[in-house]
Order: sequence, then structure tokens, then C-alpha cells
Amino acid sequence: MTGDRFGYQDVKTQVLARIREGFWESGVAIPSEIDLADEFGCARATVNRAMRELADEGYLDRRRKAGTFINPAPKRQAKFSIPLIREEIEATGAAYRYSMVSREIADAPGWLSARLALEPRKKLLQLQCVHFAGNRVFQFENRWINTAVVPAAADESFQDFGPNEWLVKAVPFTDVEISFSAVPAPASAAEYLGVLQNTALFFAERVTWLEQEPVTLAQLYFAPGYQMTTRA
Amino acid sequence: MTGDRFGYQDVKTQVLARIREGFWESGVAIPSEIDLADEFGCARATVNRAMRELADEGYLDRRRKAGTFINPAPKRQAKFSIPLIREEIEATGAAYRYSMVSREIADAPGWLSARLALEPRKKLLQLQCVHFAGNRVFQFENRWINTAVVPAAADESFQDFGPNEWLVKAVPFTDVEISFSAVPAPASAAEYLGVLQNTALFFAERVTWLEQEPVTLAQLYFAPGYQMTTRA
DNA sequence: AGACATATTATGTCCAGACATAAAGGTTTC
DNA sequence: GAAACCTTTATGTCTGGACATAATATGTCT
Repeated sequence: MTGDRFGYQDVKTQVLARIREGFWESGVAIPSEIDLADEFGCARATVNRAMRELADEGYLDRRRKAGTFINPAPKRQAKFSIPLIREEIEATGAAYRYSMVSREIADAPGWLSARLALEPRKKLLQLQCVHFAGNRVFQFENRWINTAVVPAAADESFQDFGPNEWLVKAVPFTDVEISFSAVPAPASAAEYLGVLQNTALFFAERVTWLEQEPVTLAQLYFAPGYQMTTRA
Repeated sequence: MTGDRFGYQDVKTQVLARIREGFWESGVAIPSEIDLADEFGCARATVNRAMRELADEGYLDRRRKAGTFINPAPKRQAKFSIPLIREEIEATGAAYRYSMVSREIADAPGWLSARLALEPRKKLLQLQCVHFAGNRVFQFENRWINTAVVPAAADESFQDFGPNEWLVKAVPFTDVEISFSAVPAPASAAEYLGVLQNTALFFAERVTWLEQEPVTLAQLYFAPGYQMTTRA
């Protein structure tokens, strides 16, 4: 209720409040858009937008003809923005610094071929690099790039900027798959992060695809203490 | 282009394709809604919905009067649904089993009071429990419940079901904060998960609030090998 | 009763037009 | 030149109407 008219935001707030206070009997359809529009004194389109967004947010279930129902167990879905690492670091006030550790064209190991659905022994560009926040190591990155899809990558030295930074500008992609887990630090990551082997590290693996073609796989080892946080 | 008319879905697909193929010059505003509506032969409201959703999804930036711009570095935002643990386990085909380990009313330790903005030495209900997938331990849970906000919790034994399962049905909440990290297994978690101390564990900490009041804090230690995955 | 066709209904989408609003850009004034 | 004012414009929202669509409910026939 911003003041005079009942907008879709107001409808959302009202309906959400009613859901929370148990205003409507659970399990029974809540009033139809027409009825609500009538009650709130606005057009059906306005109510529709409010209800559609509440459904998108998981509070409501809607079915044609059947009506709109309160979702008894709203699956809280957390949204994480995956920023460029440079921005993530600079947002903390620290200076971002990048350093490439190794760069080579190599055969894809077996697990990688399987993971990316590549024919065996395909040549890929492999990069290892380190990202610093100030003078502390922030992340160790192990990356493979499919030069069949991104031939231009073979001509880049990646001395002055990270592969991700280059890739997001140079290559469009259609699908991303990210998985997070905790791993004991492998030898390489331990060395560059300056921790003991098997230290608990937050680990992310990200694969991007362009239509059906795998573009790149990144394995990201975060320094101890890293947290990924969200408010919902 | 579903066949005849140009709906908002079609507009989205077209515009997204143009973004990806670099159809519009980067850095310059793309055509206005009116122009696009004209070009696609549909109403401005239709284009508006398409563009609004693309902006929500992070592909576009829109500003009144200035116009609509392509987001050069679309902050890929991953959405994770946070299912009830029972559903998560049963979705894998395994049987869910739950077991409570301890239950007591205790003073909130200092770090907790600070974290939840409670007055010091406030009495909280503390629970420790274990969630099984089949006969393997899946998660060790350490939880505090603010009985000032949820007095009914003090009367629950939590012998037969987990606190989360009970809370989502019994208490509304307005805000959730989740953070994920990797931790070395503390003694308690190591014992119940059957791993050595300091094993790398995926760890989630979730705080829920009802308006300004903290409802509950959960610390979730996942068995080794756990992955949180998303496709975007 | 069960199978099948038909009517009903709430949501999903669209349109044409309207006014509101934020912000860019220009103009005037000090 | 900076501050204050005005104009313009693209997006943001709303209306009241319309048709489409999916799914339920109902009626009919076997």
C-alpha cells in the first residue's frame, strides 16, 4: 500500500502476509484472480503478475482450472551470483593480482574425456594459475580449454589475465554446470595455496557448454576460510 | 516463433540469440521497446515482459530514459533448491532414517549470541542429530532453537523427526541466510560421521529469522563425497 | 460401473492505450 | 563554471478487455 492505488507489489505483500498468518485454509484453493482483483480494487492483470511472481518464488502452486494453492513446504531456493573473481576480490577492498603457473597443450586424461564427452586423447589447453587478494593467495585454478571450440585460446598467453576473464568476453556459452564440495588439498593446490596436503578446501568445479560442445572445465580450490554466502 | 504470433517467449529467444551473436553493438543501447514491438509485430507490453525477464536473468541492464544495454559480463547466478533432507535422500533411492543424539536447554555460547544478536547467556534449545541414507551416515546436524520465538519447540522430543522438518511446518520465517564452506571435521562431527578428525567436510550454516527475531541456527556437516550441483 | 464426449472455469497470454517516474540532456541563472 | 530549472524520453506500471489453453467437472452412452 504505497499510498493510493493497489499495485502488484502491494498485492504481493498482502497475499504473502495472508499466507504467513494462515488466513486461508491450507489445502483449499485460494480465491481466484478475478475475486482478488475485485477485493483489492485493481485489474486482473495486476493480481496475475503478483501471483505469478509469488509462484515463481515458490510460495504458491498454480494450475489452470484447478486454481491457486499455498505451497505447504516452499522449497527455499538460494540464489548465488557467481562474480568474476577479480570483482569478488576487489569488492572486499583487496587488490587483485593474477599469476599464471603453467600452460601446456596436453591430452585430455581419461576422466576428463568422460566428463566432457570428448573422444579419447583429445588435445586440450591446460592452464594452472593463482589468484591473489592483496598478497594472500585466494584461489588456485586448474583449467582445461577445448581449443576445438575456442581456437583463439591457443594464441593467448594468459600471462596478464585469467582464462575466465578472457573466456566470458570471447566465447558465448549456453549452459553452465557448477558443483561445490569439500576436498582434501591435492599436492598442487596445497603447494600454491601454501597449506599442508589434505587441508580441507572449498572446491568448485565448473563446466560450460556451447550448445552440445564442451567449452571449458575449471577446478577452483579456495584458500581455507572461504565462505559462500547468500541471503534469501 | 511457436507458429503464428510473436509471444513474449519468442521475443526472449530472439533477443537472447541476438545478444549471443553480437547483433547489437556492445555498449550502445539496444532499440527501445516501442521499436522492438514494431519490429516483432506485437504490443509493447509483450516486449516489456520479455525484456524484464531477460534483465532479471542478468542478460540486460535497463535504466529509465537511458535505455536497455547488454550486460557485458552477465553475472551467472546459480540457483540451488534447498530441499528437505528427507526428500534429498529419498530422491537418490535410499531410505531416510533419523536419529537424535542429544537434546538440552543450554546457555548460548558467546559466538552464538553475537551471531544471532541475542543478549548474553540466553537459554536456547540445542539439538544434535544424525541423518542416514540407507545405513550410511549422510549428515550430522548441530542446531540451536530460540525458544523465546518458538516456545512450542520446548515441548517436542524430536525423537522421531528432525527439527528442520518440524520447524518448516510450525514456524513461518521471513529471512534465511546460508553459508557454505569446507571445514576440518570437529570431534563431534567426526565421531558420528565415522571419519577421522580434520577430514575435509562440506559444511553449511543456516540461520533463519522471523522479522528481526532469530529463530534457529543449524550447522550441517555432510559426509565426505557430498556435492552440491546446479545447472544454469 | 466404466468409457467417452462435452461444458465449465481459472489461469496464461496478449493487446491498445494511458499515466507515472526516473534520469539524461539541455537551458538558464547566479 | 556550478547550481537550478525545464524538457524529453525510455522504462515501469496499470487498466479493461479479449482469446487461448489445460484441466477439472459433468453428463451421456454402453
